[in-house]
Amino acid sequence: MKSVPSPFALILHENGYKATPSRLSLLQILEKADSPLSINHIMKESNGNLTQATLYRALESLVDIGMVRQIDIGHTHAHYELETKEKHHHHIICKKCGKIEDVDICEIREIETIILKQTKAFALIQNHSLEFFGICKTCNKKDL
Amino acid sequence: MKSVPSPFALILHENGYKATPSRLSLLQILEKADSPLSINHIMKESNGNLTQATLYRALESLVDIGMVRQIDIGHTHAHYELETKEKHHHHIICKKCGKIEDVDICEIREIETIILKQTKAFALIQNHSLEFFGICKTCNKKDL
DNA sequence: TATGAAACGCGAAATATTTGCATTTAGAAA
DNA sequence: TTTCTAAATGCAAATATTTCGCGTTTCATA
Repeated sequence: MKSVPSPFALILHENGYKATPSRLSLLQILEKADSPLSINHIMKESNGNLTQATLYRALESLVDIGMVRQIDIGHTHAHYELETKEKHHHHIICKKCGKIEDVDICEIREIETIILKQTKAFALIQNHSLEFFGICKTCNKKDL
Repeated sequence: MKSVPSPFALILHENGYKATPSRLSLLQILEKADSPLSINHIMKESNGNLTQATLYRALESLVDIGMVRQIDIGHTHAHYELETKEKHHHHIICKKCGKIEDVDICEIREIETIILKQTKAFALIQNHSLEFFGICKTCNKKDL
């Protein structure tokens, strides 16, 4: 019984990686998520399909080929999100409750051009991180 | 022998924190640095003036009052930099060799205004992170 | 110069990430 | 299809990073 390779599998192959159950399962989990996930969260979500070491290694390869984006939202551990070229976005994180909202604006590509014109040391820019930290309205009210 | 309180000490006092040797020493180390420093780097630099736990706690308070900025340059540990209001800047990091250069452009404040107009959930933005990842010219040449 | 809250030092605990190695497996080649 | 091998996995242990408890010290105020 042969099945059509998923879009994910195709991209993996194009980049010289095998489309293993671990990677596909990880990608599905990230696909369903509506915010960046932590290692712990992914582990729980995976229902035993993923080992810790495997997960870290899978993430490493996926980040490497740009399918997944590693995000620092101010904790001591990383979060991960599917990188969908179509809707590149960033985040705003509430410092009190951790609430995360997507930020769809991104004028950064233009800034990258300027940076490359100005820098003497850098040849190219591959990606960037941009997160905003503030207070959400709910927490702001509680504070008064 | 009484000495004039340093500018650092003043700011600490204004924010309700004591100007302890640990904090001042940490601030001096960051002041001298020309790029964000890791915990290890600061520890070495401190010549035994700082304990690990103290360093983490000192950083926490300084980040809290905005004197120090915590930066994620893609490692599994944080880096820290003095936050000088005058020359707010970001970084570009080489993915191969780790070289770091300052990026002085920052149009982000304008974007923050737009975000706050658009968001329903957030009340205010306190700060943001923005780092660029790419390849420096030296590494780019080696690759060919 | 006495006092109390804040900060420190120490060491150990808690978290987070990486690694070595024996075993399994995806996918190319036969 | 079956065979083959580099790549990927699982396990368990090693590292690395960050936090915490608690007794002691110190800053800054009065």
